[in-house]
Amino acid sequence: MQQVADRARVSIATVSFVVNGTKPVSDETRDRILAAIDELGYRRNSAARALASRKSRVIALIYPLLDHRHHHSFVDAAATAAEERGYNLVLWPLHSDNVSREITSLIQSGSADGVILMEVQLDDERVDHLRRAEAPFALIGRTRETDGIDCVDIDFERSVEMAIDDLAAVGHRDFALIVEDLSGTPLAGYAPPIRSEQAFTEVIASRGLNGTVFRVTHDSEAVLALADDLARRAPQTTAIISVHDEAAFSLVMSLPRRGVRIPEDLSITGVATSTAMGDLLEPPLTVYDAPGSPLGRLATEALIARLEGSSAPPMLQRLACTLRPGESTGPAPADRAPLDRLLEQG
Amino acid sequence: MQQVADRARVSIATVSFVVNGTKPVSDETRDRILAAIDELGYRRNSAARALASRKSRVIALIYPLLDHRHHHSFVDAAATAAEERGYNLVLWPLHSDNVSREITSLIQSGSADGVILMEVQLDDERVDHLRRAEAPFALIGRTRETDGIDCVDIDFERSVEMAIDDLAAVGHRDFALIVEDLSGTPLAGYAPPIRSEQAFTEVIASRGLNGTVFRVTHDSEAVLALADDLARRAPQTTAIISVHDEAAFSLVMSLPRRGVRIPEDLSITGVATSTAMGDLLEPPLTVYDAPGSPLGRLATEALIARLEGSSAPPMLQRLACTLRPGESTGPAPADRAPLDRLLEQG
DNA sequence: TTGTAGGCGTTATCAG
DNA sequence: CTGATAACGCCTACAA
Repeated sequence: MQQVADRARVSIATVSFVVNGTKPVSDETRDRILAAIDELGYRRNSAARALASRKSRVIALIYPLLDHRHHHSFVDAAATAAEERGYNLVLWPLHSDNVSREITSLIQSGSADGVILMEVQLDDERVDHLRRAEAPFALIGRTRETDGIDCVDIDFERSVEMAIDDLAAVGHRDFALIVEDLSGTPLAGYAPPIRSEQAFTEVIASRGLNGTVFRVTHDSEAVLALADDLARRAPQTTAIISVHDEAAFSLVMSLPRRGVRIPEDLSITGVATSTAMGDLLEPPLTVYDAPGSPLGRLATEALIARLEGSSAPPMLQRLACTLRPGESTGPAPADRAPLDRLLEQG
Repeated sequence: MQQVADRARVSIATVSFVVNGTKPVSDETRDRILAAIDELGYRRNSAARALASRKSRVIALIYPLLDHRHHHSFVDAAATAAEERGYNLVLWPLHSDNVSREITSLIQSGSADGVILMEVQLDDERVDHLRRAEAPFALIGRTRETDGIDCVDIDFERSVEMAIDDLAAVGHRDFALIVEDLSGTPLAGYAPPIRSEQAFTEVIASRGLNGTVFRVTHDSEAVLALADDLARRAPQTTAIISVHDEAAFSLVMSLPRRGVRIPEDLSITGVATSTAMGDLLEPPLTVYDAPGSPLGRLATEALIARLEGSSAPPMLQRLACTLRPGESTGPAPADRAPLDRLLEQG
């Protein structure tokens, strides 16, 4: 930096001013400095910068991701958004034993200025620790209470509502919702299945429709057993809304082989699903896609704004999923209990 | 740190020695210092540390990941391995316009001590830039020439060989290989399809078997057309080896509906595939799983060793995929041209 | 608009 | 084994 200053015949401070845009500098000196920087290939040292400014310009994304489904779009968008604003995103593996210690030291050591948390549970101890450590943070997802916290979340309520209304509009009246059963797993308080279920129940009631909820674990056995469950517990169902990737997938694949045509006999919509494989199904799955990268970007931008002193009121942004039409949905069938066929087969 | 020193009645230097294990310190002073650290809740400041030691203890993982398939296991393992050794992993979005500049500044600014590169292409400009910038780096994957570079890679040769031999052992003699056609994409020189194809050709020849290669693009149209292609160009095929997730998936799903039973008429094996959905297929897909997290971990550890002064010869580790048996493979059928049926239909 | 100079919190060298 | 102390490279009042 001194070399740059010498070459441009200014002081080291002035170099700093133009490099950071901290203070106004006359055009001609700026040009001289920029030229010198260029000729010397100078890059400011980030450790020194961090030390002097007390800012690491690093955002930590808490790891591990227990649920690996569509999270790389969050991560991706977060990293990009951070980079655009001169920040770096570091992956911060957090082992469950001493969450509190690790979070405290993350902030106190100055390794990161702020934290992004995803896979937030309704009651999440990590949030408490972050608060206590006075660490700036933003959530992708949200806790039960969000007072004073910046959050972005999928609007499950709206997404489920749209899915239901779309199907109701073409005559369906008997719905089933499939959500993941996370009880007993580390993700037990994970909000998506819970909020989806609530939304489903409410919308069904308010529309005067019929609905049954199925909670299905992640393992393939449970998923494969689902079709029979449906037939037993809700054979009149003509429209299925699935917030469970594997389940939607498995149903579209297996039901036609067992005589239940999709969508002639039964309609299926995925909600907040990873869409990747849906196109290869026959028929292609109708899906409400999760707004993964907007969520990652918004959370990052909100956090950075906060880091840079914004005193705006806490953000609570909720983004609905967007429809990607497939061919797994259609008008309600005349046959009012298509799933009965599964039972007849035995 | 000064406070810790005062409280333990030692100099600041001694505190540094115990915190870093840099120099021997008598047990009793060490204990006093540790106690003081604990009582004061002291954490060493990472920026100051980085500045004084000229080491950021940061590893940059180059972004973007163009191919999002099974990379989170790499990333995951890399982040964890780094953390275990006191390093942080930052995601470094790299835009294609000025790769050289960005890599240079990444290193020269001291934001990272080393770099991990994945999705390496046979001739990869990023590698050249890293070399020129004298940045320590390690590859997941490898370039055509790997002189002096630490690499870990999937052993495609061995994996394909195993897949072929397993099937040959149960009577198959007519093989097809399905790889992704990446020409015209940013991943054009991506090694996996290329190496797989080479390996396939060689093994087929050396075993005196018959084999046909199919290069299929990523889009669902191409994938859906594949079955007919197979029937046209290689109707005698009884065993398919697919290094193309969607293709394997699609075939297992669609062929049975068109009268080609799996595995009675035709066997299918996925190689280096993401296994997630394979279990939900009917039949479940037989797969050689990519060793994602060992690769991420090994690369990270090799890089860190290098950063810490190891002068071991460059590592070139190759890990074969491991078999996860499914039910999509079986003995060769008596019918020697099962795919003919597709043509008869169409 | 530009310059001066005192930190920022550690590490590392060199004595003792 | 322990203590002083000079960097490390930059930021930022404060002065000019």
